[in-house]
Amino acid sequence: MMRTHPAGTLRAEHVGATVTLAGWVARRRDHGGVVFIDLRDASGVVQVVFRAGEVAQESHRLRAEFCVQITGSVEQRPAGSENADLATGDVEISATELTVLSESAPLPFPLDEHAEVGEDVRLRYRYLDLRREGPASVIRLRSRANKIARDVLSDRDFLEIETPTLTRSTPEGARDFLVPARLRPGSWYALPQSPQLFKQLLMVSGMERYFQIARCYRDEDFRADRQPEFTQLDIEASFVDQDDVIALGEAIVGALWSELGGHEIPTPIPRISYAEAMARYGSDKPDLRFDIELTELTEFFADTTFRVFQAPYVGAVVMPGGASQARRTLDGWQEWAKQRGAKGLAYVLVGEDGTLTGPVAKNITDAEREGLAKAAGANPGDCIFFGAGTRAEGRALLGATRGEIARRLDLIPEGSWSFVWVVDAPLFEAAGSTDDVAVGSGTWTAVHHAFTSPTPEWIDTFESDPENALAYAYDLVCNGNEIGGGSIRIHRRDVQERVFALMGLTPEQQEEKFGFLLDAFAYGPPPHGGIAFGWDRICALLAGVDSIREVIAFPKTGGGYDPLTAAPAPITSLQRKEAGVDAPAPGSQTKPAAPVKPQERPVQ
RNA sequence: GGCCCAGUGGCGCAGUUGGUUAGCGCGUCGCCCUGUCACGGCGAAGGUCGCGGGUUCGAGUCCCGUCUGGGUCGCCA
Repeated sequence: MMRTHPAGTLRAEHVGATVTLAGWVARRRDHGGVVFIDLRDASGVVQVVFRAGEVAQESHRLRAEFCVQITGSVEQRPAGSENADLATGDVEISATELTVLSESAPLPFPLDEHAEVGEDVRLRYRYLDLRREGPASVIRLRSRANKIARDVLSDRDFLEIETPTLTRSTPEGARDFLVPARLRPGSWYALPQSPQLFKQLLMVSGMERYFQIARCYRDEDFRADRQPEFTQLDIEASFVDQDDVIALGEAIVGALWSELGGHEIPTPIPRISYAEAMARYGSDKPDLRFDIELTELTEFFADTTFRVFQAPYVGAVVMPGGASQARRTLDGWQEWAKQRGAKGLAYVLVGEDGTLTGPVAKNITDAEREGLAKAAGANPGDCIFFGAGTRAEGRALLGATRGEIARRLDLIPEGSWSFVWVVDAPLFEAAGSTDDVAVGSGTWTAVHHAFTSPTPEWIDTFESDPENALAYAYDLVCNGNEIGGGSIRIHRRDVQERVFALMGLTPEQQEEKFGFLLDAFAYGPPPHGGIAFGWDRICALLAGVDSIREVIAFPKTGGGYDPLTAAPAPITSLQRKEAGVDAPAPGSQTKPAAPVKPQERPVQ
């Protein structure tokens, strides 16, 4: 046995005991005649004191992060030298034996709670970074989050099932990571963007309730909250409707925030329709921690002479007290808007006497000036910002402005939480507006993914009005972050084929890409639906960190690069040849062996 | 792919209008210290300023290019 106690658990009640500890030298204070060591292991820190004899002599060579084993007696600290900041601060270990288990080279950066260290160095030596209390506690929190989710789900008879990571492409709109298949030169696996199709197949298989803490892969550019590989808490259940899945989601999120966030989420979590979220907040993931809303002024400016406002959509958002902003600050808003790709950010200042000033005020009619403050909901002293253009552009700009106003005015209370379900999203969007690499080549593409069911009222008619057809889908939004999203799925083969067809997939393409799913739907598929939570983001929110890199043990940096292992790395020409990277695609029949068709089922 | 910011000893930063030996804190190394807890004292080593090119009598400081990192838009649940 290498140790008798975890270092951080020693208390006054242990005084008199002889203990053996193992851990790292977190800090040493060498006074010549007496040497103090803060000994750290996973449980915490305890002070070790070396006072006399050979052990004391030996202790002088200890340095930061030496890995040591120490035997000694637990003693009450001398009166007046207790350390109230330390859980173990009433006691200390008087060392009688010291074994250096391994030495440490001088550190590349200080493992000091107080030290600011650049992220690139931390990640290059992530194994050292994680010896620090802060970064380590985040990883520990994530483990607890995993357990909480598993407990909630297994209490409800969900099965944890692993699905393949070497698979066919399961298109969700992102680029796939590809892996060459040595045994089938010219053929490639795709790493899953999500376990979507497999979990649906598990529903066909009668598992009824599935979950998985699933690694997913998407080959897209980076953000603070995006990594090329990331984790979803992926859930699917049979014989459920939207309310069932939402209730389950609330149980999970409620347990997480209650146990890890110190916050009881009021349930039911409010729901808002996608259309309402866009109209009132200019976002499909509105941050409801502050109550600024957009107002639409398209009607108000219907006959305007001001060119900029002769647009399909004109909206406004009010910045309380914003009229007193300096000209330079207002110019700063223009820059801010331009960086977001807008042409600018029109504004009007409402004077204390109600007079409107600012460049836009001169360009609108007397009548418009008269009614504007009221129409926009502005009071004297406020600043009205405008967004004009297409409905989508205008609202996107104003939605972002709304958030920026809240940040600048510090309207978001520290430690506050807002949760909301966004429901009734459109099923399709015009494909032309995006450069989608996803499914099909039609005019329409799925907003969520191709397996999302239309709402019951649209299921027979979505082709007649794709733009307005609603998806049987729900997104959970926390503080302006989408933390989960799901839907009731299509389980009828005919409906799935109609959706594929609307997205421009020919029957041949459907068969080639999704034949296995359509085949499965031939055998009594149950109605089913589910949800996936962005696990990295949820953990980051609970941990109070800005980047999901913090909640990942070994994250990648910008270009998909792992600063620790230096992956990705070149391969040898032999590896290249063996892997079949350059092999030509085999004949057109790349489809996996199809199951026997119903009508061909052999008679036994 | 676009835009913005950053890149100075191991770490974090400073470096004025371009001007003699590039500073500071922490760390490291050596010596000293029996009660500290982000111990303390004395001393020392360590950088040519991401890389390449240019302007200039002279560049960390200006210009161009490039690489890396961070943020953001595009893209992406």
